Amino acid sequence: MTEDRSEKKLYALVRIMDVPLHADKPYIYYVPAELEDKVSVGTLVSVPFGKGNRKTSAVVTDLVGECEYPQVKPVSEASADAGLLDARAMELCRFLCSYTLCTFGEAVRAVVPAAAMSKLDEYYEAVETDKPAEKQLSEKAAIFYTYIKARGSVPAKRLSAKFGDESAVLASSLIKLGLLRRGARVKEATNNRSITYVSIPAGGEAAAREFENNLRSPLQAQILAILRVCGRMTSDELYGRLGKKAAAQLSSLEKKGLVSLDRIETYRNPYLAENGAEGEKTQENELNAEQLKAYERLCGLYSGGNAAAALLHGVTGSGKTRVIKAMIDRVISDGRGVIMLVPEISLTPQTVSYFCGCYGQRVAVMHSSLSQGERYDAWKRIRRGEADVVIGTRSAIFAPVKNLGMIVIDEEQEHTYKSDTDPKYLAHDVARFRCGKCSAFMLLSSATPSLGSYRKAKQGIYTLVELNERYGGAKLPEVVISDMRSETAAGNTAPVGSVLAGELKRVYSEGRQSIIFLNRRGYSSTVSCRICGEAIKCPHCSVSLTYHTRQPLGDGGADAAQYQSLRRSRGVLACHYCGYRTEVPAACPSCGAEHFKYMGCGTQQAEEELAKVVPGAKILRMDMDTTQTKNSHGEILRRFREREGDILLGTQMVTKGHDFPAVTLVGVMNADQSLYLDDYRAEEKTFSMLTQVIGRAGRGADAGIAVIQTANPDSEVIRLAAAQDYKSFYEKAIKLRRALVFPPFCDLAVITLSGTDEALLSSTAVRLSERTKELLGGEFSDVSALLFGPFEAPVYKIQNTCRMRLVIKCRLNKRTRSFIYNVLCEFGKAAKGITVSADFNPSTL
DNA sequence: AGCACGCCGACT
DNA sequence: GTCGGCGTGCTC
Repeated sequence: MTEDRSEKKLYALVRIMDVPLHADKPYIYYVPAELEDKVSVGTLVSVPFGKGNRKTSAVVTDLVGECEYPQVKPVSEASADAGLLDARAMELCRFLCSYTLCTFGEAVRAVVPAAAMSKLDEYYEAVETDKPAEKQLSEKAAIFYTYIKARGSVPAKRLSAKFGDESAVLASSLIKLGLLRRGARVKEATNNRSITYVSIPAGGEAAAREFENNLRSPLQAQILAILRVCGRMTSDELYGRLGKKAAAQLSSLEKKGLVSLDRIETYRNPYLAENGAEGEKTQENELNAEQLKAYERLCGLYSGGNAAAALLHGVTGSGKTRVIKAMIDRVISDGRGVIMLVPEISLTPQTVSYFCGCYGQRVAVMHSSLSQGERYDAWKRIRRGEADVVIGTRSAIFAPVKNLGMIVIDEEQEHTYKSDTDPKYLAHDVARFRCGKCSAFMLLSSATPSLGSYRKAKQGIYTLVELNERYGGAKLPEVVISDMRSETAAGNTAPVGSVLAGELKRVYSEGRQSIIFLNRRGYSSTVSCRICGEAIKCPHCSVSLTYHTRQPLGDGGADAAQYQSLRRSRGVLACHYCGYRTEVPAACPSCGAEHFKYMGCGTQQAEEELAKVVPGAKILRMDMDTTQTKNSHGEILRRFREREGDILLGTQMVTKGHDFPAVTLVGVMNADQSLYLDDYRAEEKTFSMLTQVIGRAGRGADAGIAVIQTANPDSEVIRLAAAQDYKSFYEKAIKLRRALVFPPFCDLAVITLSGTDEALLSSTAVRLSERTKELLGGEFSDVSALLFGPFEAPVYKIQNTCRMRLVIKCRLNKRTRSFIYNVLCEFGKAAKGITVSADFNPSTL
């Protein structure tokens, strides 16, 4: 053989980060000799892509020695962080792609923190030339060219800031003339440890409102609208809602003095700093007999050495957390790592600080409101093996834990474990996959398991382990169902009924605390015209606006005219979907009448009502409006724990695993509200919520009582929740699901089409439905599926984007996924201005 | 997202 | 007979 080894070329198979689904496949590039030692499997590279050789980020998935493709191009650059994705991460990405039908790039972004990904900096540079091409340039192009030539090379970002939208067009025409060259540098991942808070400066209200009304830049107006509803928030939260394009608008608003930005340096691990001191309460860890038995069974399963799964079903207050803690101790004593998922960090501060206290430096906390830098730090600590206990929300399921031994999913029925942005995964599925790969143990835990998980347990797919007693001798609370219809019949229309009022007074006089749950924020949920009955709706979304007060209404005005004017002057109408806010109109937009009816009691109104019922009691309200700033959740809970409040009133946030020994009364206002949601899981959700909130009462030495206000006292769901009888509820609910063929007896694949052009949207939806039928009759005739729709999504319009849906009832497997994949690809490229996406078993219908 | 190719209408 | 519109499809 005469062939020199050095002449043998190396080729990289890559996946491009930002391509639509139908173009997401492996592409091959050759690796130039000078990059050979930087490029390995898992490396982030930059490659020329498309006709214009636009530089794009890509991940190397394979290295090969041969290439059939004739026009192969070279890899441009490689990131210094070789092995950004190790073999396991790569495997996870592949799994996510095939399981959720997302692109490889979307999977990579879910698995790797943004800060770990080097970004591509695009720049333009002037080409050395003696051609007199410059002379033929238009005036604009000449200025543009001179600007670049004077500086040698200029980042594309600076050009678009300076020359606006035209810069891209100018640049490409200059490239054609051979005067410019486009390039890209890999900017190495930065470790940004600051977090930016955005707010409207004091006194800036009026200016902001003025500007917003001019609506010159809709995005800027939106930023201001959101800030006015939410107060202070981090820039990341803002980008989460509006997209990163808001960054430029934000700095422009800052220049105008309409918002203020505070950059605050953050700790490397804020949870250690804040909660480390609480470690002292973690001493007594003796398990009682029942807990010990549960622990031993779980241990037996875990130490089998094979992947296994169990469902820990324990009544509220039975000490599931202690059993989990014992299991974690066991797993880490083997030198293996643990991931524990919780529904929402801010709602479960006790759980988080408990585990931080137990394991100190070994814990990494991961959740969505960490700054990019904090998240990156946590990720690095885990990857290096410095942290082997990870506690976090959904996305922590991807934590690069070494030698993974167990994944715990606490409150496993919570809908927060299903992602609703691409990749639309369910944490349980990822957990199962990872446990399978590492022979690890999967532990689901709940007082009210999802029907699907409980069924698997009954079938023996998971091992069912039960805890039936409250520990420490605490009794389940007595539950009173208060019939609001008879209250109304007796002439009492107040939102707080006589039973609940009586108990509140009694508990207050005894110096005990109460928790009141009302799943609706704002003051009144709808404002409708007294004459034509029309409710006032958001102009950008198809939902009614909610009335919020800026200051208490007191008696609300004695006569009708006073009532109307007080409500107008003291409150605003807000959209809970897009943040739109407006004054209460003087007259009904559809009939011109001047009087409105304010209906539905929200937390703001409940706060006033409770103050009337229990004079002197201090009420702490916890809902989206009072918890927008960082740590406000924790702050409210701390104040309640330290007895600075007598009544804790709030939305779902008050139902989660808090443990307040002095609480002896729990009240639920409007328990049926969630029963009539347009969702097949409405009863399951109601049962779970009621059971959890009832469980908050009587956790100390004294017996507790729960009062459930309902207009539907005969509802079996409410009755079973009152009795904390999960098993009966399960039997009843599962029968219904079986009869109607709903999950877990089938899967639901929901295809959503969205766009601003309504006519195009509905015609595309019809075409997609026709095509689906055609495929089911032809190429995919072996797939058994039931097609429903297309119909409008329950909230049809959000921020002027309309959405239509098709629901396909089927059994998810390789074949059905491939069927949906075909549909998605076909319509991904066919319809301009319409986005098509699929969600398997979505958390909300 | 951007660029090329191709098919149709308006023009020399 | 040619130029140029945009609709459609591909990107190694």
